Amino acid sequence: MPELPEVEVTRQFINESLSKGDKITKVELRRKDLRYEIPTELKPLIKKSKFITVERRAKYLLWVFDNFQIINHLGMTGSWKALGKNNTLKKHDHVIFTLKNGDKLVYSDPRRFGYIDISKAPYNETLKEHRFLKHLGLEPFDKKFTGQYLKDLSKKTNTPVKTFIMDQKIVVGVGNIYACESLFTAGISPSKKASRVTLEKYNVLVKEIKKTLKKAIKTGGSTISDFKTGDNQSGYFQMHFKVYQKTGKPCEKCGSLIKKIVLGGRGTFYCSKCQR
DNA sequence: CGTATCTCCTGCAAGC
DNA sequence: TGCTTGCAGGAGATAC
Repeated sequence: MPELPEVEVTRQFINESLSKGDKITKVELRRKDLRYEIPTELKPLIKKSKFITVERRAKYLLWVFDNFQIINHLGMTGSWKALGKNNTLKKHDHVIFTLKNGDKLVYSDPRRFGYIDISKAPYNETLKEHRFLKHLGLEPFDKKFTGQYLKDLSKKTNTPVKTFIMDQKIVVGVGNIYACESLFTAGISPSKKASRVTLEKYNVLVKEIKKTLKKAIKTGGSTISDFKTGDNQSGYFQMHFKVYQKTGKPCEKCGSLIKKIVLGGRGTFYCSKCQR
């Protein structure tokens, strides 16, 4: 389940595989849709464009070419991997980019919750105007993402703090895993009303979100189900999970058992003693 | 308007 | 052993 760290690791991998000015010599679509239809213009646009770089906004990969961009969300199970010349394609390999040296970059997505869209607007305009990007909140590493920012926005809402920090209109990139983990290290109960969390606690939470995400990026992301970094290395942040999917296991701080509840339809893991 | 629920999809694990 | 069932969840769409 790609959250910000997994998307960031993927971004770095793609940028290591492609250089500025490169052409993608061949595009193969093995199906015409993922979550949405893949624009038919994708192929001709790639053919006549040069790759510049891949950026990340929230959980989106933005493939920047000299005259358009690809907006690419990995959904739940999407991933990009390198395919050597002799490897065969697998069942859920849907999109294949062939590079000039013959290597292939393959988009694989068993559940097809991911999507690929294109934008021909200038890059900055795409960020501001594209229907998937325009409503996005602050990047967690933005200097403006502070405890005060969360405190101010939380005054208007009735939702639990966990649902609040997973709301992409507030802060982006924090999905279920990193919300659970950050709330644990910040010592905040996931079900506490966002409006009742103090400024002091929000200051701690912001620090913990940044720390958790940074650590996860460093360790290659979390390998749950089949997320792998592009060169087929498993991330190993899952080794560092303190509460996520630890139901019934002892809390590493206090020894009481980790509980699971459902918030906003999502499995939520926490220590009822350490998180208040 | 905010908030909750439904929905897409497949693989896997649990339970009978 | 082999079936059914339920769960995993990002986030847009829909309903209230």
